[in-house]
Formats: sequence, C-alpha cells, structure tokens
Amino acid sequence: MPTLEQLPIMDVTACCSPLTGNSLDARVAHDLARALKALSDPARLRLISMVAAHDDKEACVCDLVEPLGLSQPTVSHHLKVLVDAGFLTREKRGVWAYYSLVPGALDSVSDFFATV
Amino acid sequence: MPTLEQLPIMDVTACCSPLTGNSLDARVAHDLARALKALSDPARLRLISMVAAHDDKEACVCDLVEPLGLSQPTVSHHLKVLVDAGFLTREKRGVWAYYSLVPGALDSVSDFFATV
DNA sequence: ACAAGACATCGATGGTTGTCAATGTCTTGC
DNA sequence: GCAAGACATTGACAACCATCGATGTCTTGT
Repeated sequence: MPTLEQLPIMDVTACCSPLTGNSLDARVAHDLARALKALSDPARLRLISMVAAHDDKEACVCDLVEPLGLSQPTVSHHLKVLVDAGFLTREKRGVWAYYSLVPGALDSVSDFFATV
Repeated sequence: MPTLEQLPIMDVTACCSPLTGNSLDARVAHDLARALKALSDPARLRLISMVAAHDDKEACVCDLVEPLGLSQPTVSHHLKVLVDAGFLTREKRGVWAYYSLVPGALDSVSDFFATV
C-alpha cells in the first residue's frame, strides 16, 4: 500500500483523473436501457411514427400491417413490446384494437439526451 | 348522437382512417434503430455517462473497468460498439487508450424525440 | 532484450430477439 | 348458432448479443 495521501500532485503512473461529476446510477441506467431497447427496432420506430401520423393519434392494426410489410403476428408482437414499455396504449373497440401514443412517455428518454 | 349523413362518409367496414401525416421512412428508421441499439445497454449508457463526467471529457479504460464492475474485455467490447456507432472516439496515447464524446453525436437521436 | 502492463481480439457459451406459420380467442353479421 | 374476420398467443428457428477466460499486440521501463 503506497503512501500517497498528501499529494494533490498527479501520479505519473496514473493514466488520467478519475471521474469528477456523478455518472449514471446503475439502476437508472438499467431502466433507461430497457426503454431504449424497446425503441431500438426499425419496425417499432415506424409503428410509433405511424400512430403519431394519424390525425386522431390512434391507429388500428389493420392499418399498420400492410404499410409495414410484416406479418400480422409480428406487428402484434412489436405493438405489445411498445405497450409493455409504456409508449403505447391499447384499446379494444369492437373487433378492432386501437393503439395510441402515451403523452409524455418519451420524455424520460429525451431528458437523458438533454442532460448528457 | 350526431347524424352521420352530413359528415364525410366513413365506410363502416373500415376500422379507421389511414395515415394522414408522413411516417418514418424505412431507411431512416433503420439507421435510427441502429443508433438506439448501440445505446440500449446499461453498461454503454454508464460508459457514456462516465466519460462525460470526467472534467476533461475523456477517460481511459483503466478508470472505467472497475467502477463498471465488468471484465476488461467486456468493457473494451462496449467501447468499441460506441465508437462504431459514432458516439465515442478513441485516441491511443502511450499505453493508454482515451475515449472522448463526439460532440453532437447524440443530436440525430434526440431530434427524433423532439419531432414525434 | 526482457518483463510488465494496458488494451484489443478471439472463441465459446448461455441468453435474448425478430420473424413467421399455425392456432386460439373474441366480436359481429347472418 | 355458425361463419367470418380482427387480433393475440404459441411454438419453433435462426440470428444476434453480452459476457468471460485466454491470448495477442503494442508500449514503456529496466
């Protein structure tokens, strides 16, 4: 154990100074990564974009499957991922299922990019 | 209960109106998903945060391995992913490798959340 | 030249994920 | 009640990914 305690001097054997500011907490990083993982797929990004592009801010699966070019079960799967992540809500009306954007759900994510 | 004949007639067999605005292009969605995928990992988010927390905005691997609690090869792997995605740059000085944030690299990502 | 150290790369492995076909569960019209 | 349709769920499979130990590469001090 070296006796280093009196020095503000930089140790030449040290590569750089340790971190000064506070970095991301492990739990916060875990939650943020989960949210980003739900968004890091082309199909899901397009789904969010397509739902937002509807004038009434909601869309049913029948209007999403064909423009996306994926099978109906796959689209249903992606929608479920987005609902579980809290970005979309699902409302069943009759035979159709309507998906809507959750207002402010993307804020927690966009806040990270604003701070760092 | 509104009378329906004065409205633009909606087909009762149609679930909802097709999209009015323009949604995300497939290629744009693909590129954005790639960027988000690089960020959607707790270790990589913490690495970016830790690099940003250094007062000189750069950090070497030796200062990142131990706080992260992962093995050195794993940290090296994550740093490579972030470099390949364009979020970090690597500069070798002596025996040490210094990683720095790429200014404005997160802008393309944060722009998406601002628009949608 | 040699040893030590910092970091990258390789190979393997267990876990996760995107996709589809097949099937199940509702709801509605007949 | 039955058939049709919209959507969800299941099962399977290939691809991808995070992680680590072992090893390689390069630099520096002796």
